Amino acid sequence: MAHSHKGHNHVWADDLTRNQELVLGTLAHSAAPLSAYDILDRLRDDGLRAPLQIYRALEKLTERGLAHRLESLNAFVCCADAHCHASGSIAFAICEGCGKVEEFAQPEVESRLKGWSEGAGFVPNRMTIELRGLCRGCASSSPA
Amino acid sequence: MAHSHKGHNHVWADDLTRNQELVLGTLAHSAAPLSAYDILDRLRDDGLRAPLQIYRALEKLTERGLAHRLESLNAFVCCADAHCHASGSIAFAICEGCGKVEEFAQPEVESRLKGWSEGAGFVPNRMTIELRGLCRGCASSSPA
DNA sequence: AGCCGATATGTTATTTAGTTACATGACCCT
DNA sequence: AGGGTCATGTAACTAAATAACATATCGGCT
Repeated sequence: MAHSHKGHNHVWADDLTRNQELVLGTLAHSAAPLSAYDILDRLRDDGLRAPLQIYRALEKLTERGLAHRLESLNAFVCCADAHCHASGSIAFAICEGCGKVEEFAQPEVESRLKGWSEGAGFVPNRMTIELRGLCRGCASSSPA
Repeated sequence: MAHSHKGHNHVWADDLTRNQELVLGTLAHSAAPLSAYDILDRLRDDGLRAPLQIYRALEKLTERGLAHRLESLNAFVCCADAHCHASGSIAFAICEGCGKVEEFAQPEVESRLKGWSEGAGFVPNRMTIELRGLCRGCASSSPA
């Protein structure tokens, strides 16, 4: 019965396993990032019981760029931009008020960092760029 | 007997508490980043017993820019550059081979990200920039 | 000196995050 | 049928971070 998701209608890659699809679906329906345990809690009714099941799915999903890990939050988001697999690195703006995350590409930033790397003899294979702060809405409502 | 470090000879700020000084000293003597628990292990002989003691010291140290947290590693480093408190944000290049971390400023990158923020109405208060990869030495020895 | 508020400490227990180890099942290929 | 590979399931565990509560210490004030 495995791989029984043949009949589904999602836009994502079509060769996800059941667990991967469940995890990605959960992320997709959430406005804010979710920790692995958050995800697990929401998938108990679907038969998932152990953290490892979530982590394994997340590993595959992030490898493929369908989900991203927010390092400063120990949490995950669904990739917002279908094209982000093509573009290189991505930056995130994380609102500490409402929890929402915006994903944006900054090619200039990326090339600057690559430039520094070349000069330093550093061979990068992953870059993390995360801004913490307040989104427009939260900044205007809590002036501080 | 508290604050008995008056007679010490460190260059750091001179108003650190005993625990803060112990933690910062531990970080300063380590070539690679240390997790809070790593630090704790190295300070048992000095009487520290609980994680919270370490986390509390780290909080103050990072607030003051004397130490930095590496989000993608859940670990901490001593600030390498005495001037980094003056400059704004800092970027890190983390070698996945030997574990060493290089700290570097990239004003251009910072201003680009600030530029994006303005356009998006996002008010940043912290930025995390971390590269993972191989340093010059490790890249040349493990060609892969 | 004595009091007081703010800050630093110490200790225990608990929550949250992530991994190791091992057994099972499905799929594909020959 | 046999064997390789990959996804799954489960339990036990290590690692990271915080909550709650009690005690001390410092700085200033009168």
